[in-house]
Amino acid sequence: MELNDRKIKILKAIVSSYIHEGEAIGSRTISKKYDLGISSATVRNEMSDLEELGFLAQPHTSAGRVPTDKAYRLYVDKLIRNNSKNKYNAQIKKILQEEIDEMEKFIRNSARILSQFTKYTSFAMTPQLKESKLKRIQLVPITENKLLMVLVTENNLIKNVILNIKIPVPAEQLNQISNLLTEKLGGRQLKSLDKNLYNHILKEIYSIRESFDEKFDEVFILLLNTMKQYEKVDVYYDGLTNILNYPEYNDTGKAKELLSFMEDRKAMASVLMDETGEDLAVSIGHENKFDEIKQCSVISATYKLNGVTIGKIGLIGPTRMDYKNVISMVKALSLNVNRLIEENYIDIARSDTDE
Amino acid sequence: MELNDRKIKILKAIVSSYIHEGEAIGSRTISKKYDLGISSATVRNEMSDLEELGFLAQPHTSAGRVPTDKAYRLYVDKLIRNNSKNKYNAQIKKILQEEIDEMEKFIRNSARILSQFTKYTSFAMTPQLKESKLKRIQLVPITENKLLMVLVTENNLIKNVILNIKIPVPAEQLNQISNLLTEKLGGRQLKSLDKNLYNHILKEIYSIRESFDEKFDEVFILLLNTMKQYEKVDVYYDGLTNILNYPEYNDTGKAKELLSFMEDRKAMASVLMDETGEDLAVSIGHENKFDEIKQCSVISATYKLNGVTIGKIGLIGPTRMDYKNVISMVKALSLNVNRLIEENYIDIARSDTDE
DNA sequence: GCTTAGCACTCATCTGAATAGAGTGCTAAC
DNA sequence: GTTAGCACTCTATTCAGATGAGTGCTAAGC
Repeated sequence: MELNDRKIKILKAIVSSYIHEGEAIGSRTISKKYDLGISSATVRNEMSDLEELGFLAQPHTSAGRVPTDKAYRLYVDKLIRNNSKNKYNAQIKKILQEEIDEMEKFIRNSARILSQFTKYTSFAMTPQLKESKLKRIQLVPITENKLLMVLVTENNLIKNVILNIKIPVPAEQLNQISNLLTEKLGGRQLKSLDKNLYNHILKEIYSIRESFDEKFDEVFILLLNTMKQYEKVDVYYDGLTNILNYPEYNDTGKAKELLSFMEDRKAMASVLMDETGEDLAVSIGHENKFDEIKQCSVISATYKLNGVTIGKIGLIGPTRMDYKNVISMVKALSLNVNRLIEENYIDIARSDTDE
Repeated sequence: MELNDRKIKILKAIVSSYIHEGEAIGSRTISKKYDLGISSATVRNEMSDLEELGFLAQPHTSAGRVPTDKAYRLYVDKLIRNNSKNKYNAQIKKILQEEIDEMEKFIRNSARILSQFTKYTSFAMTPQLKESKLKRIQLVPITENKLLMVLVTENNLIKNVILNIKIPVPAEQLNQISNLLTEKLGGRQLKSLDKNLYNHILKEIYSIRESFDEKFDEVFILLLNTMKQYEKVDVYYDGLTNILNYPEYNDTGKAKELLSFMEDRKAMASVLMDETGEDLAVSIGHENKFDEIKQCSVISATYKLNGVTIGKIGLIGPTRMDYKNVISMVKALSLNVNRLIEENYIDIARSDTDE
């Protein structure tokens, strides 16, 4: 059996109707409301075929039909090709610019926009250091035995790491060490700090030993080890309660299942990390990895710096989702986010560091 | 009418039963299950009195009785006086010590413990700078026009603030400014930075102008202004979905109302800030400020440093809450949290700063 | 005077049957 | 290939009646 033009038209009508009404749809409604010029009986025959092909399902015999994940997939694939202009573009841009100084806040602000405009739950995976180049390392004394290491990357990500040290280091020396580490590691990616580079840097430090006390060796090793291992993936949400507005989650049990899943940020991070490298990814229902979200769709877009993906941002909601609106929204947002990152976070000159 | 001993016994039985069963309770049940040696008819008469006194309410004529907020208040006031030992004390201490390095993480970890042990939703108000004394100010270059100001307080709180500056400042000068600010502001509370101190410091900076370029005046003013204004209150939650386990929130509408309220961290912060200075506060139902939580109880404990309250941690749940268990848990936790703060965050010597 | 047995009364909840209505599948005619 | 017609299926709604938990009141008992 072939998926001819008429079948596609009918399927599209069913998907569109179900997305907006939330109720199984019958042949008569299709024939009356959508101007296809065929009777309900004909629609009935076609629907029967579409069910056989796996695009439709019946909750029970007298309940009309409901699209399957396969139908949504077809619908979405046709949508993604469209490059419709989003009417909220100017508004998005304006709100984004209100919080541009620090990238993590900027990304969280983007997530807030997404949930507010779409009425679904939005998420953002925080910017990842691994791919970014270091620009500045600054050590700040906290107590005799505690150090704060502030890492600033070329894309202006800032990370704080607390370190416990056995031997106190005077503040003056900490500045020297900060400068030295900045000099040696500046312009390098954190992930490039492999065994070779690690040994190389240690050797260099030892070779200019005159300026450092020998007892600081421990500190250097600790700093380098920490940097090598340090990488924390985190996921933020906004509009968590939005899902409670959809009839799919009128049942508290279902709502709890999804909300609990999201509260476990590690699981969600793993979902996002698993995805292919596509700039816009749509994962529908059973296509998702975890059972808890096999009745959800996840729309996610990447954000990049210098062509390298450093995080993701997107939406999660029931498979019966307003894909058209949502995809256009995510596209518009990610376009703006990426543009603003390029404009604000590329390090034009490194003249302000003191190597 | 007087609240005699027998009335109190009956009331306690009703509250306790309702807390654990979640259903309105009748005179016969009280007379049978609780060994009071009186018939259901007598209980009935007493219950009628208790209703008149405002301690009990009837959902409808044939439904038994339910405690009012006033009854919970009486029940809780008697409980708070008890100083029962908590059986999880050792376990709490162990888990707390796993994340002791940085105070904000430490506090979030405490909140996690609370929600996991009690099965209610826990919250934590992050440590407040205002009352804390500054120990160290470190400026870190980010771009030509952006500075990172890292504030470290004597209780080892760390805050990052991004500043936009018009004139680039070389890294070497930033270190000098950092040291100068640390010297001038170290040991002072952020809130003490009033107009007098502000002018005094500016004057001192001008008087040693020889070491700074005149063009940095703008930077000093910006730094001082930012510090003066900078204070961000934030509230974290853990176990948000726990409330969905209680029949009170089987209705999605109610669940959404509460969850949405909590998602608005500012409102929750204002609830916690309003409280009296008690170390353990219990706010029951209508005693709460906002309508959205007038069917909830909020149990909160302070955590302090050097006798000064720097934040709060606690639980929120339906007024039908297991107060006995919960209060003992919050007490045990806050005891441990405060002890660990004293042990780990008091700055024994300030020898590591370089004034 | 307090306590208690007894009883009528109230009211939410549960049960089952009847009904309505939405939608399908099949057949026969066009 | 399309469509009108109709029997059939299944869910959702409604309503009456039964159930039972619990109260309030009264009168008798200690």
